[in-house]
Amino acid sequence: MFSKSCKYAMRAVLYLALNGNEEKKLGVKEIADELNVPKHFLAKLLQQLSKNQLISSTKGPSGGFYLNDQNKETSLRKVVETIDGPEVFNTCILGLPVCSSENPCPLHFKALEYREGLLEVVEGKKIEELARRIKDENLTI
Amino acid sequence: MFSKSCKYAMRAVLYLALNGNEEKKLGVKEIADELNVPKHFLAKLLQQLSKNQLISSTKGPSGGFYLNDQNKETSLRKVVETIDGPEVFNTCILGLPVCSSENPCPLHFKALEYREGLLEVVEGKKIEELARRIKDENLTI
DNA sequence: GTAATAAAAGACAAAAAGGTCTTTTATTAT
DNA sequence: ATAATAAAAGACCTTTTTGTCTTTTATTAC
Ligand code: FES
Ligand code: FES
Repeated sequence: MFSKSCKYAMRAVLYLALNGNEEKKLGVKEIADELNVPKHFLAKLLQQLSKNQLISSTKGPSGGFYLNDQNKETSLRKVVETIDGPEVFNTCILGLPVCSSENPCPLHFKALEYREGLLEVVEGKKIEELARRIKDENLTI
Repeated sequence: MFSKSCKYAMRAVLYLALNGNEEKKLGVKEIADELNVPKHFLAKLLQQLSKNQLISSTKGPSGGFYLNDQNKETSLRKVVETIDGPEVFNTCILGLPVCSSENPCPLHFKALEYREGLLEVVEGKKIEELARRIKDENLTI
């Protein structure tokens, strides 16, 4: 479904929400180690998210990545859209050049429904709320 | 969602259902040209499907690919599973090494629902039925 | 202002996916 | 039998994705 990059990015954002805050910024090393993800590769993803203001960062000693209040309000959907591009949610499931109800493929209408489901998966909750649930229900990231 | 290979394969199977039959076998060239898909690349996909008995083929003059009665009964799900592997339907959406309700990721339960939706998209109808709908409703493949 | 720190940036390398071309094998029509 | 045909098989190339390593830039603590 989503690219590996995208999955790494989503998990990293959740890790930030769970383990860091404006006072306790986290370095790439920690995040990468904890999530078992290639460090330098993750670094680039975080830079990309940072550039797109989905996460925040500061350089230098005691610097690192963190989520500011605005960042916590975003959904994983935005993460997906920044890393994999917004088209992941509206390309034809059969690979036709355009997906439209005017010129639909045989799976189009069913696919629309399923897409709703997928959107809800990544858009249903804010990062903040997800983090709370992860804590409360002891989930894995 | 699905790989390019997989999309090519699904469309090719539908094309076979629509335009060919045991008496009128179709060559790779025709299919590739009509679907705008790289010919030799498609050839390999068709071979793979053939080997897995999702489609049928014969060599030599007036040979080609076609669907026998059994083939028409299958669903696109089998095509997907042959080309992309069965795991596309049960890997963790966050990329965790295992997806299970015992050790779920934060998106797991929502993801299960969406997966149902996806399965229905590719499993809801037999090839045969899909072909009929494509004809009746003048859909694009 | 200097040294240490950590992100940003960029150059490369490896692996996987996607794509092309050629040779071999089976089939069939003559 | 022979020639023509079309799938099967396999060698090879290209692009994209994933991953590594090094250098630069900004920040902060001293
Ligand atoms: S046209 Fe294929 S999913 Fe919309
Ligand atoms: S554990 Fe992540 S989707 Fe099941």
